[in-house]
Amino acid sequence: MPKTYDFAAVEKDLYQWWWDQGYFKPWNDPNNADFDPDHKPYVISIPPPNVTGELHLGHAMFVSMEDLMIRYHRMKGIPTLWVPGTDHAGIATQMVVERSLSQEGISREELGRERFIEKVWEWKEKYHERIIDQIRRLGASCDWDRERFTMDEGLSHAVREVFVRLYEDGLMYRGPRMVNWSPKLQTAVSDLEVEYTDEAGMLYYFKYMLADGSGDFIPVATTRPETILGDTAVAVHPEDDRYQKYVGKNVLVPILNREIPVIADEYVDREFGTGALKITPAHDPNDYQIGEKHGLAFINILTKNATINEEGGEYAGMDRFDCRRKLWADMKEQGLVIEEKPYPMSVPRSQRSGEIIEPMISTQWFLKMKPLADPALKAVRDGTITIVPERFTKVYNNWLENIQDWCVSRQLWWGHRIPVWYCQDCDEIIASREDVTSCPKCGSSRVEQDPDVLDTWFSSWLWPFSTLGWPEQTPDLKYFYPTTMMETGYDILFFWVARMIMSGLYFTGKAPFTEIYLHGLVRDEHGKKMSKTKGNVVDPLIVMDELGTDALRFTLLVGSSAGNDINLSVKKVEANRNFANKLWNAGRFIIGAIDKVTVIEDDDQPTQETLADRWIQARLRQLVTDVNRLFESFQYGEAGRQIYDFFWGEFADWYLEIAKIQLGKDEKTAFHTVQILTSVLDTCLRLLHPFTPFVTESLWGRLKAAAMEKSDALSPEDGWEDALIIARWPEAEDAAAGDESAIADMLIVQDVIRAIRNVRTEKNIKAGSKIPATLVVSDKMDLFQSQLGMIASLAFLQAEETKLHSQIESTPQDVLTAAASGITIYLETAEHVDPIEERLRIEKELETVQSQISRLEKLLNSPFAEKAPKQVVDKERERLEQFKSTYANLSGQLANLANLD
RNA sequence: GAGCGGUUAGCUCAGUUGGUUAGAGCGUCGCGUUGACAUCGCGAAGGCCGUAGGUUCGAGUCCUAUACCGCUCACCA
Repeated sequence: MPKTYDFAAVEKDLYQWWWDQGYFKPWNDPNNADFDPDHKPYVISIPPPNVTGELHLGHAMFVSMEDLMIRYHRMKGIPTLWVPGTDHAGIATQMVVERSLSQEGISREELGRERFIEKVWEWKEKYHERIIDQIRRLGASCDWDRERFTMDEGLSHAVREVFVRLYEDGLMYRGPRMVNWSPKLQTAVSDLEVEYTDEAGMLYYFKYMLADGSGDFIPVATTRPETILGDTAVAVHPEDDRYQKYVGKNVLVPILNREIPVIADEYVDREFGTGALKITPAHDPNDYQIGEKHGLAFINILTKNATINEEGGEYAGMDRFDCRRKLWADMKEQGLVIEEKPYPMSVPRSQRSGEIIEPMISTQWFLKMKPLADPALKAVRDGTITIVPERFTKVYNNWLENIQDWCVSRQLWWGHRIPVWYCQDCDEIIASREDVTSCPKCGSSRVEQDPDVLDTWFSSWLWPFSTLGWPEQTPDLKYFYPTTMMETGYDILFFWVARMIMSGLYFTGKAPFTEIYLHGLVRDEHGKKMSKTKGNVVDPLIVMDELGTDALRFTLLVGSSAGNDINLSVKKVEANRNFANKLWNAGRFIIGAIDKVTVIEDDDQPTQETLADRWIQARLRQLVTDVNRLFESFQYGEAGRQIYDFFWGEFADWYLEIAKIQLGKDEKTAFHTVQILTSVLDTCLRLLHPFTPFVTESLWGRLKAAAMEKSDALSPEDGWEDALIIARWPEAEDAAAGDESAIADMLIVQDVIRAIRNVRTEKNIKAGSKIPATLVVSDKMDLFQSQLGMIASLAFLQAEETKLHSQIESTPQDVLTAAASGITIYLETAEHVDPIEERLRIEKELETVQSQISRLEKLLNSPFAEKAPKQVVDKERERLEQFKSTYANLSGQLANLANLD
């Protein structure tokens, strides 16, 4: 075995081996002859990554998390399925391909729709394999035979089915509405795809001149002067004394001199700005509503790329922002400008391209959401679906309660083409599952399919069931649906999770999953969002190359808790690489011990377990119980930390060191020690496998081989399974089986050993020099008699020269004194002990002991003694006794030193 | 404007049935290397757990208020 864990040498082969052995596939498969429908499966659908994307830490996070969940349930013996796949990501993918083409000087328009889509498919083929390989590198135990892509034939079929059904049910409608328009991408986007950023803007105050030539004007303010061109009214509050007299009159649109009415509406806030509001129904969502209410004209002033159209008169053809400046300058010239003030505003920007979104009226397909949202609200409210952490339930409810209709059409080429045909002769609109070649109403063959495609999320919202074959009632769908767990980032709770619930309930009548676990965002080591411009991006591929997959996984899993962001630094990953190495070396030691030990078959004498044996096994049982409890409450990070702490801090630091002593004793003790080493390591590897699958599988295989070669007596209760990935998960045993006294005794012993080491370090006594000691152990004589050898070895004492006393009358001369857990320790050094120095040390020690005594006496004299549970009070009483006896011994020693003077 | 989260050691964070001496990793300081591991070991220093109240025998943990930081949603021109 190599001296350090060589992850690069094992990861790839192990992954392939797992797959070849079929471990990633559910052992109970509805497509197989021996299928048993009575086993309830555990199912996760992967959040499909963008097919042309590159692996980032967000992917690493969810893959680690979901793989942990899957491996855990698989080890519990549950038929487990993790369905992988990728998303076509309409806008993102189209942008990437367009950018690449533009480098060759080709635009998508030049190429034409057909050719362009071919190009995108070429990209898809090329990059799909890359992202999938990267996900495999993380150890993802997905069933790759069931991999899906949102534009697969089957999933496309599902999309059409859904669209048509919604159309038939009257939920899908088409019409001109106010949408968020992206002038750069030249498509509508949904509300969720708009991000508002706080930016410094200007508030422009100007005059709306009365049309009657009176010279009166209404002062109005706007942040977007160019929209003046589309104004069709000025609104004032009906009770505003300043402007009441103008209501019903007309005013003149600056420069254009179009007459528009002054209207009264309670929507206007008299306190804000000038108290008068210009109304641009075609370019502002609020104005849109007012426009509808008052029957105002809707004047669209923008083209698709946000230049001013012919409605803008002399400004036609100008860019929206150029127009803003020019128009304002012209107004200034005409004396219509009052003032301009800096004004902080939140600017809507495209999530994808970053440019400013224009609210515009456009004919699009919309989905009525209210009827879908209500059942989705109910499903969470009645507990059919639970969200972890629970607080996101509120966020979920809030969004669904205020849901807006979903604009699902996109003016793109890459995606699912809208399955609607328009008859050019009779204007019939045909939504169809099959391609339409002639109008069913008039028989005309002049039918044209809607040129637009559907929002990407319109396919991914079907993911949990479309990937299992829906709308066909496939065996997979029947058995694996509804799925179990939806694990993803909280940032797509609305985008994806809520929509999946809505579609699942509507189309299958069942919630698509019963549990939602939301993880946080991965940030840099100081909590800053990672971005290329900041240069703080950590590339998971490089991290895996340098430190190993397990180290990265363990860092992400242990560093995170549900719903909270995680700050990741390479230092943390390094620390966990070290942990993997620690595992490896502990394993190496144990395997070596197995090889060397002499097998002692069952004889009649029952094995006498040492304190350490009992202690480590009791602690392991506690650990298993805790880990199970934590797993069941989704506290994976805490579970991982506890295993880490146990393995390193107790098993490796203490038991392994003690085992070295026990291995040197009689053959029977040695063999039993090897049995315990083997079994504790085996259990730890099982517990850790969901976190760090590679190092644990690799090590476990070697452990198993060594143990099997040596003796059946080293096997786990149910024997060695074929692989760790499918090995039995350690279930919590009866709590009554705990050996509490072994744990308590071991604590005392450890405390004493630490106290001795402490003094030795303080006095710079080299580890090599073994020294005699005297221990005053009060009622712990049996314990210390039995553990003296171990203590001497770990604290570098001369065992044969070390004396134990229950009480002591005359303290030894020329010694160093220490105390721990009520035990007083006298160390005899080779050198002369300076009594002055020693007195100071003891006085200091006495001081802390005295403060503890005071604290405990006060506590035990308080209502605590009556009101707290007996067990808790007794524990404190015992402590007080310990401190008291320590105090007595130390002050005796102090008096002794004083006598020397 | 509404909602949510955070505030614990120099840094990054654990601490989920409240139990009386608050933990880890990294960093710092000291000592240590003939076989599990220097990707290591043994020790040390370092915190009035944001602030103010409350509940309780007991609060980092529960409640109320408040400050600061962050996030989400909705947005008044």
